[in-house]
Amino acid sequence: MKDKKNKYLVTSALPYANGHLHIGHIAGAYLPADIYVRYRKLKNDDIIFICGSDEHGTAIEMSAIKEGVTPKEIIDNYHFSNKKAFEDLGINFDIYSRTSNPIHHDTSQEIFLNLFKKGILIQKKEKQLYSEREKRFLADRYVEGTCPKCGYEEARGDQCEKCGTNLSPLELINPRSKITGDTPVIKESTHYYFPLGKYQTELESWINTRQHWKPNVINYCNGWFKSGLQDRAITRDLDWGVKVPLQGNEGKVIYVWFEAPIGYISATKELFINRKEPEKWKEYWCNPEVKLIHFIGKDNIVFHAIVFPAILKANGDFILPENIPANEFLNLEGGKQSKSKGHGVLVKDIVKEFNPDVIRYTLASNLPENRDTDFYWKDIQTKNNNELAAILGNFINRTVVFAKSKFNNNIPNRYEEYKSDTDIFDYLSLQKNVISKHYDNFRFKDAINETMNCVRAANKYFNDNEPWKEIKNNIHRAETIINNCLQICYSVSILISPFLPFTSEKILKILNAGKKDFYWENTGKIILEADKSLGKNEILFPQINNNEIMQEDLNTTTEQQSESELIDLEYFKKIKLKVAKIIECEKIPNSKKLVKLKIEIGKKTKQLVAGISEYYKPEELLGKLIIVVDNLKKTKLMGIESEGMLLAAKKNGKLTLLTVQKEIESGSEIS
RNA sequence: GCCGGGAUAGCUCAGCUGGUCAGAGCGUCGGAAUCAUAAUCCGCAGGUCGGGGGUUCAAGUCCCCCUCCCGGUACCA
Repeated sequence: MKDKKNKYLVTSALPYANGHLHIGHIAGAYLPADIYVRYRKLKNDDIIFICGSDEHGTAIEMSAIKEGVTPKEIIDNYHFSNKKAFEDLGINFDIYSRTSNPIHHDTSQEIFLNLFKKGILIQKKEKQLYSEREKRFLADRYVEGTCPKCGYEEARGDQCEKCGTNLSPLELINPRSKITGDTPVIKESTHYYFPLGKYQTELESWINTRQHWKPNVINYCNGWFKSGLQDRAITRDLDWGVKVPLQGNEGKVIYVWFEAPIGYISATKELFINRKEPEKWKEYWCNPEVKLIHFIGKDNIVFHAIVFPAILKANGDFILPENIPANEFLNLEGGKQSKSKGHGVLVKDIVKEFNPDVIRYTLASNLPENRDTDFYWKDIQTKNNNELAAILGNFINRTVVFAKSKFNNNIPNRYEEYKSDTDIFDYLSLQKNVISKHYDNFRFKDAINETMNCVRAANKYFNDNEPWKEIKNNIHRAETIINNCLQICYSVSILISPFLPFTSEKILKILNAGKKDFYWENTGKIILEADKSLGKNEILFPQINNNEIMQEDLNTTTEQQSESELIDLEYFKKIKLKVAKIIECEKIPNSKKLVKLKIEIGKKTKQLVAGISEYYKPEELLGKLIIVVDNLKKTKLMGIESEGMLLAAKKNGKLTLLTVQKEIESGSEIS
């Protein structure tokens, strides 16, 4: 049993170090991976679990510029925060590295150079927008201008959000940098492309050998094949990233989507350097016996199933993924979680409130394995109280309390005459195999459900054998029953440890048992010696009451106010609020709720378009004193210019204008 | 717009290549028990499988149309 059997190399998607992790990420790529790895370790497989922060790219550089800090500060912040979040949740990587490490730069450059030397990369010249003032090329998303199709003035360089047209930044009329607002010039730039198209046939036949993959992954790939793979630029004009290792390419970096997955390799190298076996990484990455498994969310499928394998193939020497069990998304209270919209439950926050195992269980028992699933705060409470406490916690507790009060906190004897009473152990041994099969097939929800069935059976065993009665009639039998229950506790501790690692440890402590026999195969076996004393008992899952849950619920359903959303006074002062008097007012024809207002702000007048005609008739607005934002950018609504915005309170279909409590001249400032 | 994926018991979810597939967990209800965090165990619950049409001896399971969600749409990472 001590022999290492299979070799696995497991990776979880590298989190982008530009935001905090939320529970959707955890349910997608990290928790399943951690469960899988823990399970394999219990089976004594040779497995390493790799992850790290993805720290390059435009978005991070732009965040740095916006916040007036260096990219390094941004990535340090999120790298360490996310690393800790993983630790708090018990996601146990063998290494959590980062792509800013030198070893990653070296590895990426090496692979890039190798492809270059093999003559695989293609150079293409292209015209791009360049900001003279910032001395940089502008990424498409960071250019805005007037849409050539619909005339919308704030279209982005990649797409017009108004009419939905896909754009190239060169098509924009009056393009300007989104960061500084200055006008860019067109400049030529040479980029290296990876000829993904050339690998299509090869990739297709490879994926055809992967019919055991989840259908969602295969479907997704087929979609890409159908529309045909295109060459992909793998360099960018950017400062922040892995430098292109060729002369004459100053100011260019390797595109993050090229280098980030290579992070899996560099992190593995780093792991074995730390372990003082610097060459050993090859025993994984260059060994066809090893099963490489990428855990990711569905948004990452194309890169892990198509782009990265193509790169690995092109480079040679490396193994390709054996499986990519991509998950769908976990929604929050029915709505999508998103970093940018601030709608999401951050790991760093939730671990402060709840037992990490309760979080793990809640997420794991509802993983988005086949489709998007929903997370509700209430689930935390329900799963804790009705499943973890009631079934699991209760079984451990009733057993241990019984031993403590009736047998002086010792493990009672098993008596020869009752040793044939082994149905429950047979069942556990059988279940062990059933559960294994589920894990092997990446069906974690089923695995967990079957595991809980074991605990249910344990409770049933306790109930059916009524030790509380037997202790009065037949002490030997009562002792044997409790001994059995304690043995079952040990088995349970093994079975739950992939998804409830902290609880598993606690149970061992309560049993006063070591890890010498802590292997999957020992499930259903008699491990604990009689007469040994037990440890200190502990309530594993205290009840979670309504208040605790309602508080969290409130925090998310009302707008979340994380520290990053707080503004300082200076920022607020930028908004010029003034009192204005409505001097003209008419409804805009054909609009549902727009009115055109002429307002007086002190000595000047302005035209406003406001969406209030469902609530106010034009004539009742005349002469009213209202509050307006005076320094808002002009915009056009239904072709009519609006030079500001009025303030109104709105809730549940009711709307009321803000006004002043006493008469005051228009143009008065508000502070 | 185009491509793809969803819509199954009160809730959250399983249902592979069409024929015990109408399921699980939780909740509800009834019963048993009282060692245990009022925790357990047993039993029950009748959901036109989003709507409509079609193929078939037979369809949540295949085809078409409709409604409602959600992703992707290739240089945002």
